[in-house]
Amino acid sequence: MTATAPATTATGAGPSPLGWSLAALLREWSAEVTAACVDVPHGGRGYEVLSAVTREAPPTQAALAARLGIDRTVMTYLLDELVGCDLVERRPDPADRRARRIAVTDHGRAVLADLDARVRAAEDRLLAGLEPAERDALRHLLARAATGAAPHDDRCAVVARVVEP
Amino acid sequence: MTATAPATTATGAGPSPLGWSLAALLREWSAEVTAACVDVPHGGRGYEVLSAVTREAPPTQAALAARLGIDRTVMTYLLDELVGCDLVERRPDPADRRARRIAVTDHGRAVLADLDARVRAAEDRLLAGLEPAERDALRHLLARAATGAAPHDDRCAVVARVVEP
DNA sequence: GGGAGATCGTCTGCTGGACAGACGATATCA
DNA sequence: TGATATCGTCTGTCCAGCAGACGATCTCCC
Repeated sequence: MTATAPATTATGAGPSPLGWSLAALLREWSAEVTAACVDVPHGGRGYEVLSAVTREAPPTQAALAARLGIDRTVMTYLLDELVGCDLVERRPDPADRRARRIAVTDHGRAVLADLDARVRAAEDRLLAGLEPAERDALRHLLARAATGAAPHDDRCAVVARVVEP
Repeated sequence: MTATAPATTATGAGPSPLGWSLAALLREWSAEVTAACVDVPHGGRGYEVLSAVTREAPPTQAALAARLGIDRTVMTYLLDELVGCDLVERRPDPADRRARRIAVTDHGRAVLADLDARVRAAEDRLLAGLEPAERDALRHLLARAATGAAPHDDRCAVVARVVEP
């Protein structure tokens, strides 16, 4: 019923299994969230797009894709479906007619609120082994670590500038 | 140069972006480790297999695959290559002639020690934004969270029993 | 103003990996 | 002994992801 963390002390020198922990936890997270988002196109990934669009308002579709680590060609048909379900919409960018600004619809906002609650519940289940204070600590440390990790892509900096005011 | 964590406070109710943090961090980890393991078959994944085999001695190939979240058919040719490079070897299990016990070779152990050092360095680079104490805290919390997360696969329990002396 | 080069979003193939299914060999249990 | 399950392997299929090209547009420099 319970997985065991790799025995890092067996050989002494082994790095505490950061990769394994991240992969295992993300795997579980993905399963939980996919189950919670069955009615959203592309499941958990669709939720993440919807969430990013709503909370960050990335300037371009490419910036959105870069932030989520999704290929831009994938983002195209992924958004196609979200648009088809009236969750987001593509608006022409008045400043750049090549670009499209992705905006949430009212319906999308409502759906996201519902999904947020479900995802939050799923995450609490996922972290059931930790005390509430530890969960918060983990979330914060993770966010900071991920934020500090070099993203290899300067377009993220654009997002940062837009989001931060 | 620096990514920004999604603005969770923008709408107030958004769950702190656990999924995004995990995905982003794992993405970076993967890139770093892949770069550090260019000379190992299948890169970072080969490293994880080698590491798991060495430190956990999973009873069967299937258990190893389950633990790492790899399909058993994939594990076959993945091990094929590791065997071909004399990093691990398949030994017939005396207790079950269907099964094969995967064991590190001396060469594999030496290679792993070298890789561990490189991976450790890569991880330190990855977590450069955190204080040393925070890094340890993150590692421990992650390991505990991943360990506590239900693995949906009872074969992991077998591993647990075998590993825990 | 006009041309060169870069960028945005889209579309088209291709390819590698993931997965289902079947198989022989073996273990387990009735 | 026979029925059923498991282990590792192999085969075939399928799909997500990636490279590349494209028209439209922006930006910069001449």
